[in-house]
Amino acid sequence: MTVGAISIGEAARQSGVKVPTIRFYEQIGLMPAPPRSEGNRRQFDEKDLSRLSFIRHARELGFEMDDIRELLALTEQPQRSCHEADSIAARHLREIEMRIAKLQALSGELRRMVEECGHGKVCECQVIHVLADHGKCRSDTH
Amino acid sequence: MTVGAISIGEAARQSGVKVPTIRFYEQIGLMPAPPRSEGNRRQFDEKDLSRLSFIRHARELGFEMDDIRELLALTEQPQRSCHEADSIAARHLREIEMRIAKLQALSGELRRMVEECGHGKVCECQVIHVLADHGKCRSDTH
DNA sequence: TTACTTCCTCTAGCGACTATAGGAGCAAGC
DNA sequence: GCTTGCTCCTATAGTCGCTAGAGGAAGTAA
Repeated sequence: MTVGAISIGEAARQSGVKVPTIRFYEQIGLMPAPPRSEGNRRQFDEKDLSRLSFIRHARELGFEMDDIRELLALTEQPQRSCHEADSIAARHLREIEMRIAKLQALSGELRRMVEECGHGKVCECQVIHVLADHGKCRSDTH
Repeated sequence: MTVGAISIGEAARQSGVKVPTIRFYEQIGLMPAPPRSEGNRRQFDEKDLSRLSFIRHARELGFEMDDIRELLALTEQPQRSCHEADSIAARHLREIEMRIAKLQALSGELRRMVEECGHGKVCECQVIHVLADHGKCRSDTH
């Protein structure tokens, strides 16, 4: 075996991206197809590990694949202005803040629903009634 | 045509659930298969409309299909204790609150990332650097 | 009759994986 | 050398909750 070549299992362990997911990323072109050993095994290097970690971290932060594709392309051109990376992140931040606002409205509605439930029979249940009738909701966010 | 029968288009308009989605719900057994007209068109009634609205509202509140299935089953047994409906809603509320907490940690990280970006070149960009290195994150939530 | 809309079924696609089947390669122990 | 057991390979199908499209039939208004 070539010295220093990293197997897919090892790459998975070090990057935190699962083995089938790494193959999937290769398939959709998010990862380059690595060279193969004589026995047809993928041989990754340190650069691949960095890329995988970058992808994993960005996914954990909720970036979508298209955003990640763009961000990865930017890392390959370190001399360019980071304006684009910045605006992708800023846009993503706005989206997340909107999702938070929406979820907070929902959780308020749910909490009210659960608290007002008298724990009696289904036919008197506030949870069921609110679900059946949007008019019983306080917020307009859904 | 039978008087009072509601077409799928009308049902969609009144319930806010799209036509293909209604058919999809029938297919997966979330909606009962309605009777058909001579020309093979679905004929819905008021009960179907309520059920569709219930589903739509629950989906908007972020309930999953399995939860909705259970909640719908409960509405059919109005004399039972609402304990189950209550616990489904309470569990869902906890899940949403966890999602909110997680998103807030992420938005904090993103905001820091964007604010610390010096708007220079990619090679100095904080956005790119943080993504490449999880160690630069402040929270452990991801 | 013609034109238009609504409806029908069936199939495939989305995103981002995950799971399964059926093999082949490889290292260690006997 | 042989067996055991692990990792790896490809290819396909499934997940969730829809959505889109093809290709055709039925209903409606002028």
